[in-house]
Amino acid sequence: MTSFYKDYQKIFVSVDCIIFGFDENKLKILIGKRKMDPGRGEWSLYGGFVHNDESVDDAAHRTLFELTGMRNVYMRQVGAFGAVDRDPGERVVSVAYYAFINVKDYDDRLLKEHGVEWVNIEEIPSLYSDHREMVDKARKLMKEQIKTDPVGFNLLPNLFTLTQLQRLYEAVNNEELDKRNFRKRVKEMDFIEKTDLIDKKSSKRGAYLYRFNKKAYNEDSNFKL
Amino acid sequence: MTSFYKDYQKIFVSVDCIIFGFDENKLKILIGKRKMDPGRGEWSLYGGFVHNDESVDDAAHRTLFELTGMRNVYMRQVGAFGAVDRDPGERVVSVAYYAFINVKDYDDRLLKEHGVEWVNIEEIPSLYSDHREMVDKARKLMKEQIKTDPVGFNLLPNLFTLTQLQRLYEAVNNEELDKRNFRKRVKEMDFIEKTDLIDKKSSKRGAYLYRFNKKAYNEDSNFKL
DNA sequence: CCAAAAGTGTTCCGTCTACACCCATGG
DNA sequence: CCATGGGTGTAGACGGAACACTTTTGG
Repeated sequence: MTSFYKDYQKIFVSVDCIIFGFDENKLKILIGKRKMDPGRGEWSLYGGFVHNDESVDDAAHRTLFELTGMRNVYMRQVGAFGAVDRDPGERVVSVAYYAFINVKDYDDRLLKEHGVEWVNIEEIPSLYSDHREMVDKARKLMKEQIKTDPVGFNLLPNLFTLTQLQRLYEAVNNEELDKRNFRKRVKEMDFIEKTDLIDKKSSKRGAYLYRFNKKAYNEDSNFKL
Repeated sequence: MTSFYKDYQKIFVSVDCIIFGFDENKLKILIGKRKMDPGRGEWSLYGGFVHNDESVDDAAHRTLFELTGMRNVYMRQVGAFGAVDRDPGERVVSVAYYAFINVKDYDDRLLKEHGVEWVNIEEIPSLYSDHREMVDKARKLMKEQIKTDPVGFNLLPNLFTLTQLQRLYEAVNNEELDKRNFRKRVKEMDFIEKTDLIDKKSSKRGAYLYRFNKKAYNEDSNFKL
């Protein structure tokens, strides 16, 4: 191997995932107790090291796949975290990513197998290393992104009611929204399609189910919620 | 040294700087011809490797200091770039940062000494590796940031005219702005203070010089341009 | 029959946009 | 005296926010 940069030092590079989910009208993230030293037993994001033969983005997707068995999950980079002693073991630079998954696609068996839990975004215990910073930055970024980018649908089932969609936005913004104004905005976006299916789980009367039409969105990309 | 992570691979980590400047009513960045292999002679951002005893942020500031001799420059992380073969030499993960400097603080002697040049943001030649991607992402981010964060003043002298400020925003947004509307907005922000000094360089009549009062901003942080 | 969630329009207010003329001065 | 950039206010359009009642049905 040619080494152009032999005078410089190599560093461990890892990825950490802030995995967002939405359940019981609450925004949640998936965290677990760390199973390795240092920091064994502390609450932590799920992460892993970047291998030499994969991009950093790929490492994030692989890590998420190892945990959830899901591929093609929506992920976005939050940033690199590079304080010298951020990891008490050795020098590790970590790149944080957030992911959106539909909680229903992730069964309890997997949760137990990996020793991870959904915790309410407002009730996060103290976390290993700088993971809390990562979560805070991820939350801030996703809050901005979700306003103008139709990525929030990844947190919902394919078919959802307008009330579910509204509750999601309320959880993300941490404030109540006006139902009529919210629905007016939704109605203007033709790529949020009303089906003739009715959900009866959450009310006696039943509510129409909607779906997000990605193809239609690509032709008319103006999203605002 | 204890090695907790010995089963994993270390990787070179570097930083690359997108150094923004504003001169002759144009937004510019500072680039130079690469002086090392691989890629010798290609246009490139200014960068360097992260050392073991400094944070990634510190490495970015040190790199910028080496080039400009300036400390405490405003810098912000753009993100990590981690494709496997992004660097033709070896595996290198690079963290990009953008910086705002006042072109007047950077003299021609230094420019020549380091072989770097200011190039108009709209006329960037093809760049080494994935540097173009970094520039594009930096530009997008700064364009958003500058709307609601008073960081653009770092691109101007301490004392500036309203026309200068407007030209800066026009260059960043790549569109002309209405003078009266622009000045109305400025007038509402008390931390942009009118001095009784007059600049006569750019007009016969002369224009009042303004300054950004950071302390006043901290007490009343609503900025919008 | 009633509790509980679904569904539906209008008015008001504040913000953003468009727009044109006089002023001061150096050369 | 005139060319050049500096400086100023108003009216109309638009988008966001506030707001209350009827419908459906399972238990």
